[in-house]
Amino acid sequence: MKRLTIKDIANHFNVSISTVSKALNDSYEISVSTKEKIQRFAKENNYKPNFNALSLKSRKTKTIGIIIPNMLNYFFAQVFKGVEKVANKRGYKIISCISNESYEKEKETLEMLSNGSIDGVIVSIAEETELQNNFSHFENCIAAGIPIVMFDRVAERINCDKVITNDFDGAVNAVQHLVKTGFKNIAFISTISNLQIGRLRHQGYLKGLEKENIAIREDFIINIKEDDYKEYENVLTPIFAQKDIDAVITTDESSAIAAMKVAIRKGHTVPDNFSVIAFSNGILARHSSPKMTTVSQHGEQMGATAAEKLIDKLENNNDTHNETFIIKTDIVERKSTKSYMVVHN
Amino acid sequence: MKRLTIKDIANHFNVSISTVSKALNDSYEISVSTKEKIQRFAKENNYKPNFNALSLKSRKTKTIGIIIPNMLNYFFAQVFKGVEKVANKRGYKIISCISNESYEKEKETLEMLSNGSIDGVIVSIAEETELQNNFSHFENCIAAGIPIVMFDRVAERINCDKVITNDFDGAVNAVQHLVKTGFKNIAFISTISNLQIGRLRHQGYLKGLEKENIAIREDFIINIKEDDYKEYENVLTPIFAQKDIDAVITTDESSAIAAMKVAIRKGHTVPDNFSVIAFSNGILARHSSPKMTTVSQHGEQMGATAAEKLIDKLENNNDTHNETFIIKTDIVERKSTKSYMVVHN
DNA sequence: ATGAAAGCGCTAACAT
DNA sequence: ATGTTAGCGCTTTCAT
Repeated sequence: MKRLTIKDIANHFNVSISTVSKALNDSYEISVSTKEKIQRFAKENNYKPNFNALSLKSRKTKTIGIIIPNMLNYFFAQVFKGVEKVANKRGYKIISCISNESYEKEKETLEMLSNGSIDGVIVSIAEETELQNNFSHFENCIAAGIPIVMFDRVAERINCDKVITNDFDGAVNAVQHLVKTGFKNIAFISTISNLQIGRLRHQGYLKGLEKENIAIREDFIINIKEDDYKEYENVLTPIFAQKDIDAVITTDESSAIAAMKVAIRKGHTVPDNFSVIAFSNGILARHSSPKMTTVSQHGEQMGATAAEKLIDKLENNNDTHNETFIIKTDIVERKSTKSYMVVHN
Repeated sequence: MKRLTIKDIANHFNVSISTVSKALNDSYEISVSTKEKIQRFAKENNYKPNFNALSLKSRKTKTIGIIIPNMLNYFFAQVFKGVEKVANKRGYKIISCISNESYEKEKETLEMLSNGSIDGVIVSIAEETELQNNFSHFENCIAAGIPIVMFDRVAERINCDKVITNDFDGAVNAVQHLVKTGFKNIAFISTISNLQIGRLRHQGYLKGLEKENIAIREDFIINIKEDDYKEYENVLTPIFAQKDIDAVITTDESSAIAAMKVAIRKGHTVPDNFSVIAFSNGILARHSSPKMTTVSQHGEQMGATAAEKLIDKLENNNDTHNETFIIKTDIVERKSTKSYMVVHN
């Protein structure tokens, strides 16, 4: 039951532990014959150097932390996948934590991890933290020598690497796509108006309208609380009944589905006289009827980039330079919008 | 930048490191006054005992591993959430790995983790592993003193704690629900016929028919390869065209959605003359039109149970008894089936 | 080519 | 009440 150690191996061959250590590390100091027999024995007996002893000595754990606001969100799951892939490739383990959008949990997690458990951390800021605008726990972490890479939901004023989406441009493009396919009464439905990324998408929406010379209608900007997602349809129904909306851009999938249902129930045909584009690249988009056109965020690539950048920094101590990487969104055309092709015909 | 250690504190107060250690652990051996000043100093300077030193000494890491076949699967994400919640509550960290359904990856992960990184591991077996029927890596792990808890996809012959769903009964109930609401030509669509849980659901389906005195029709049993999920509709269309199927039970959400679409396209009205029940509790079920009735698996509860059981075992070394916990499924009635109520009226 | 010894940060048995 | 020491498993410098 007790795990094999170099001490055991040393005893077995009547050599010193340092000989064993060197032999296992293939040192030139050790004769080929002893290296061979020791390595073979180690292999046969499934020797594995103790992780904690190694980490204690080297002050490196080869593990990174990741703090995610909500694991049931497909986007975050994708990011996680990207991080895992890169971390695995480069020999790192991942300790993962869910903040549940809570400031306290996020803070406690960071403190728990900054005791030598991890070398660095990847984080997307909890909603509560963003609202409270209190980022000192991140500053402490960085000051303690644990590098941070933030993704998607980042804190402007924290000096660290960041991986973000071009939310603003994504919204501009979405508006222009809709206008080019014949829609002008475009509503903007946001479930994240309290988050920075929500504000950016909102601004992009406004900019898109401006570019297309469409007057802004304040009553076309619809903010919904995120947690009454079961209520989206109920919220939207009266609004759609009263207004001559013929297209929507939403900040998430659920509200896009709700909007589509309500529009269809009202008698619209999607995409012929009602179009919808949703931010996100989740599964819902691929399963709705009709399938949904999205502003896709490339979550996996964001995760991979964050991990690459973090590990680069961990393995290159003199790298003190911080960058912000912008992962471009793409409009993935499905069936909830008309395509340019059709229009050009 | 360098982290504060008890040695530093000892130097600062001109006492020995053991005094500091005892003071920080509130030992009765140390005078109240020195305890106070040392504890205050530690707190003010944000002292944190080094994780690796602690683990090396105690041979406990207070971290558990979790190996999941696919993080983009909502069910597994739910399980993860349950594990995280319990682990966090009981002071454990989680190292999470994705096997991507690969035997090699699963095996390597297990080996990587069994070097003292973790105290125990929670795992749902990769598809490839189940097909190869090769579980020696789990046996090695257990033999090395690292307890395993398996969930959902478990290996019968491995002697460890298990947390499973009553797949068989779930399918029986689904059949009976359909029959009671007036459907007799019930097809069974499986995307996981190669997995044990798939076989159990299949058998439950057969048993349900038997109980209801409905003849089995082999051509109503439809097995689809999981990875051509984009093709589900294409696969199903000709089948539905030829046969007088009026209800389906599916092993997953995606194929249920496809079945519903194909049925509707064929002219059926769901649920009036065509019903569907899907295994799973994902987001798709809540967003489809009509919303889908499911055999819900309670992923979060499964994760929580697995974590509780594993940690119980870790903290109670003489607990050598292994159990299998069955988490019951529930039929969650939504709009793709008629309800008993309607029938009884 | 091999070994002795120190040290990573901590705990705990054993002095004093 | 405080200190000394050994040891957790390993690497590495410095003998030999």
